[in-house]
This record gives sequence, structure tokens and C-alpha cells, in this order.
Amino acid sequence: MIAIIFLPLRMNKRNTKTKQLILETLKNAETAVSQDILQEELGDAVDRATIYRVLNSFCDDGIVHKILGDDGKYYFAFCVNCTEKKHHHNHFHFRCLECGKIECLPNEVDIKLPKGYRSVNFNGFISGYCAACSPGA
Amino acid sequence: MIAIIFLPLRMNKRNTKTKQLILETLKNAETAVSQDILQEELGDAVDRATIYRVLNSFCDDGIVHKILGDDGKYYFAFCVNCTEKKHHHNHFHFRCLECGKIECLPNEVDIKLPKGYRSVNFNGFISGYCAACSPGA
DNA sequence: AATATTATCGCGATCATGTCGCAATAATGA
DNA sequence: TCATTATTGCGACATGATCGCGATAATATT
Ligand SMILES: [Mn+2]
Ligand SMILES: [Mn+2]
Ligand SMILES: [Zn+2]
Ligand SMILES: [Zn+2]
Repeated sequence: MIAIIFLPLRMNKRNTKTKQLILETLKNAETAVSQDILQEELGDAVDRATIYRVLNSFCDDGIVHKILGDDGKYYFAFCVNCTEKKHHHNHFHFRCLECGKIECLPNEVDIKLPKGYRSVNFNGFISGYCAACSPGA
Repeated sequence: MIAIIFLPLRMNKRNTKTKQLILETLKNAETAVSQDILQEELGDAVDRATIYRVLNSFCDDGIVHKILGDDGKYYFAFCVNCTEKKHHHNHFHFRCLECGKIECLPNEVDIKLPKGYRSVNFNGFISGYCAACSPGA
């Protein structure tokens, strides 16, 4: 593991150890991650502000997408099945109130907007209990 | 206008000028409102913390519902078509990036969760441009 | 390889939204 | 009118996220 694949190449972006670490973590994560989760992984070697800057930079680059959780925190997930121009983020995210796991729900949803309305950002969030943590199980 | 209808009556709730003002504003608003919007309406006569306390109190009473916007702020809307026990909030909310209006989208949505998952909170949010503000119009 | 350029980093300060503790105030009931 | 106590105002606090700036280091140029 710890492959060093990356793609700044364009714009005046530079490839740094920190960016590689964060991108690697995002790729390996099966869930969307927040700054504090990344901080645990990376330790105090990487600054808090830097983590935010890198994550937002990735979003600008179109290789990561950002979700506002219903806990008021931002979560970031590596884009899959997205091209740089066309993203597919119209799915819900689920947060387990017990174990804290964040996951993408499979089905893309299509919300019909009133006439003349134009959608820019989609943010679908459901919290509850996952199968493992569900009290009834 | 400025009708003085209210409904504390039950519990140890008291009817105050501030509560009436806020409830009146919520009813008259065609959109969901945040603390800072209410603050503009009410001026510095009412304290910031009080506005939050009253709004959250209304939520506890079940006469107002609370929405986390995709800008990270809470918005509050007077309940319509809700009973005290059974609420109908599984609809998307739309925020116009130009004029800032928040509105409820009409259709209730039903998201299918993976087997064993249990939903507790639903939050659907779309931001973009409303018909009035849409650049193409 | 040595140097220049400047994107990025670390650090602290700062902002923003929302909450809390507590003494003062005022709405209710007796 | 008086007693009770929910509510208010005010400041402090908590947290997530951003910003300014000098130091560092990735890239380009020589
Ligand atoms: Mn994407
Ligand atoms: Mn409701
Ligand atoms: Zn769980
Ligand atoms: Zn608009």
C-alpha cells in the first residue's frame, strides 16, 4: 500500500507528502471522513488548518466531494464514477448514531424542482442505526 | 395583522411578548428563517440566546421544525400539516444562492435504506437558483 | 547542481454558529 | 397583592472552520 499516485499536474498545484497522505487515506477509507478523523490517522504531524486547506483544495480540483453531516460537520469522500466535469453526488449519506460510521447509500435520487429552479448542490443526509448497531438486532 | 394567537396553555410554559413576536414572524414568513434573519426583524430588543431558546422551545412543543441548511446554519419553519405527534418532514428544502430564500419542496420523499438500517433523522437539502434569480431567466 | 520563484505549511489568532450559567425580570396562579 | 418560577439578558464558553503571516519546501529556471 501507500502507493504514490497523484494528479496535480495542472494548475499551479504542487505534490506534497501531506497531500499524498490525505488522498491515500481518503481512498482507503470506506466511509466519508471529517477533519478530526483524519487528524487521528495522521497524528499531530499535520496541522489542522492544513488538513482543511488540502481537503477544500481537493474539492476545487473535483477529485473529492464535501458533505455537510447532520451533526454540523463536513465530511469528505473520494469521488468514484465521477469525471472532472460531471459528478454524481445525488445520493444520500447515512450516519450511524451509535458507531459513527458514515456511508454513501447506493441509489441515486432525482428530485424534481419547481419550474425555473436550477440545482447546484445536493445534500442528502439520514442518520439512524446501521444494521450492526440496530437495537432490534 | 399582529394577531395575538398563541398556545402555551399546557406544561409550565408562559406567554411572553418575545415568543409572540417570534411566532408571528415565523407564521408570516413564507420561508424558513434563521436566528440572524429573525434578529434583523426584531432588532436588538431581543437577545441572541433568547431567540435560540424560544425557537428550540417551539421545536420541543412540536409547532416548529428545525432544518440544518447546507450552509451549516439552522433554519426554523412553522409546521403545517403536522400534528403534535406525527410530523411530515421528509421533504427537501431549497436554498437560493442568490436571494437566500429557503423553501420546502412539495413532494415527500421515501428513501430505501439497506436491510436492518433504521432511520431517525432525515435531512434533504438542495441549493441553487430559484426561478426569480435563475440566470437563464 | 545551484538558484529563484512561490505554493504550501505550521502556528496562532480570529470568526461563526450555537449553547450555558447565573442573576435580574416578569408572567402566572393563589 | 404576593409568591413562585419560567423566562430573559448578558457574558462566558464550546466547537468547527477560516485567515494572516513568516518559514518551509516543491517546482522551474539557469
Ligand atoms: Mn464527485
Ligand atoms: Mn412539523
Ligand atoms: Zn453503526
Ligand atoms: Zn432566489
